[in-house]
Amino acid sequence: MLKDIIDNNENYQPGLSIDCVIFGFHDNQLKVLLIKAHRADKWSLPGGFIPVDQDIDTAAITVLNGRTGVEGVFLRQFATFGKVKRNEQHFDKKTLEYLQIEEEKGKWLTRRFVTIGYYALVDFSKILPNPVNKHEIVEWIDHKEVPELILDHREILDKALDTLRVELNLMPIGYNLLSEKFTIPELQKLYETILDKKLDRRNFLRKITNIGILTKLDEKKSNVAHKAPNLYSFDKEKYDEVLKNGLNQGW
Amino acid sequence: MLKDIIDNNENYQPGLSIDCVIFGFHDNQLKVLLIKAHRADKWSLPGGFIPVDQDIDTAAITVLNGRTGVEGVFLRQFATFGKVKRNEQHFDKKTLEYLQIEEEKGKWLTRRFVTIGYYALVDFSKILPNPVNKHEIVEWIDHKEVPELILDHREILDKALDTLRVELNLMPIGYNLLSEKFTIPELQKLYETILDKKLDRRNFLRKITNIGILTKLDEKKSNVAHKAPNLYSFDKEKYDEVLKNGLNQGW
DNA sequence: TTACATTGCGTCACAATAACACATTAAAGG
DNA sequence: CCTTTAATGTGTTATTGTGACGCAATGTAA
Repeated sequence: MLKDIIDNNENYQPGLSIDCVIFGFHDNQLKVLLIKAHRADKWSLPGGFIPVDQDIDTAAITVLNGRTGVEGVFLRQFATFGKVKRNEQHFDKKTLEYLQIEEEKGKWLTRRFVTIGYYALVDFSKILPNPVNKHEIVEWIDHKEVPELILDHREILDKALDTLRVELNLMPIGYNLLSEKFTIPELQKLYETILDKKLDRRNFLRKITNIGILTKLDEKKSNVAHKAPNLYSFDKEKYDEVLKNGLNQGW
Repeated sequence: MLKDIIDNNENYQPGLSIDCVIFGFHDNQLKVLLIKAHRADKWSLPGGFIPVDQDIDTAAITVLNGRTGVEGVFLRQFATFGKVKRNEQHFDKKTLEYLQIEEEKGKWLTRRFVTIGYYALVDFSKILPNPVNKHEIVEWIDHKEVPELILDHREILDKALDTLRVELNLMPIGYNLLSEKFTIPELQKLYETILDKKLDRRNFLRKITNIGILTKLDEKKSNVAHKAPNLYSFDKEKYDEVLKNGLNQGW
């Protein structure tokens, strides 16, 4: 896969890559999709290169699609990372040999790279981590237990989470991360997990329903301990409207 | 200048550039610093390329510095633009000939480019547009009267302004755009201009002073018609604190 | 049947906000 | 020199939003 790209590297933007921070929500945990080559010792964000004949947004969708298999999800560019030394010493001679990349072509990889960061919000239940090949493990990892990552991927991940926290105050989030039907406590847990902060149940209910993007279903969650919570779904039309106009007007 | 870069293009990131949207405030107008080559018919954003041995943020500072001469101003990356056709047909044969760039080297310029957008906030009164060379006009232009721009620079400018509008709700703005001493009405005009919306005088005063970043000076503006308004300055320490923590907590 | 954790709904005090009234100031004009 | 005019400075009030709670309702488990 990588070798194919290197061997045809004239078809790709040189020194430019894409990295995706893919968020999912499960078991009250905010998960991040990470990959690890079997022979590698560190995990990394799923990433890819940019075909010269593809918009960068399209290339990002390709990356996301290749790892998760889902389409039409929330995907947004959040920052571009370009410190000089960010990928220094990433591909060593051994790795290039292992990948059967000839030395001359290897230079395409070892040069200084700038990477464009995208973050995605996906429905955990609809995704089965999709290993691109047998040399690679793909796994959902709780964002609080992310191990050491390659290069500056930790910084990229942190920035993505920061961005998500800010966006939470500007637009509704949840449509992309939860199943179609969900409960208010579930939605609240999502908010609490992203913000890393406890919220008051009753005030949350009031605020979230006042936005006017929720539809209360005539149905309760079953098989739960204690009182069964009501199920809700998003009113997609109003949701999109609020997404466009933003939540807080500020001034 | 451009020719120097092309002739030594191995020292620059290929297919990657930086464009700066430089904002200033003067005469109750939000101004943008634009440039135009004498022989060109369209204006453009000041931009530049990225030396392989420079962080992208550093390269952006270089661009800003080359056009305005000021240092230590507010500069922030806001988006990266990478549509496939964004710079198609930008450099035609004639232009390359005019610039005395040989055909082979010209390919470095005509290839598909991705550009990283930065926006800057500068004190208009401290800047004199600084033409890099005699082939180029540099001018402050009211953002409402920006003429047709090259490539997708209009899109970049719009996105920068959008970002600025959003940031206005997240952090204090003004320190970088106004003189050291200023009046509340001036600050309000700035906000109104950016937001393109009238604000209530009295409510604005209350909100802006409640933030706690302003110092009321024992001095009034002189030589003005009607009642002389009081002068204020920013309390830099508190300003920076609010900058870091944000204005609205949201949830 | 009871205990208990969790959900649903409501209350209250207080803060923030929008809309507006009125006094103050200083230049300009007769 | 006095009045007009167009700004600024300082309130006031009604409404809405927010944070911190109380309490009843629900459904499982002991």
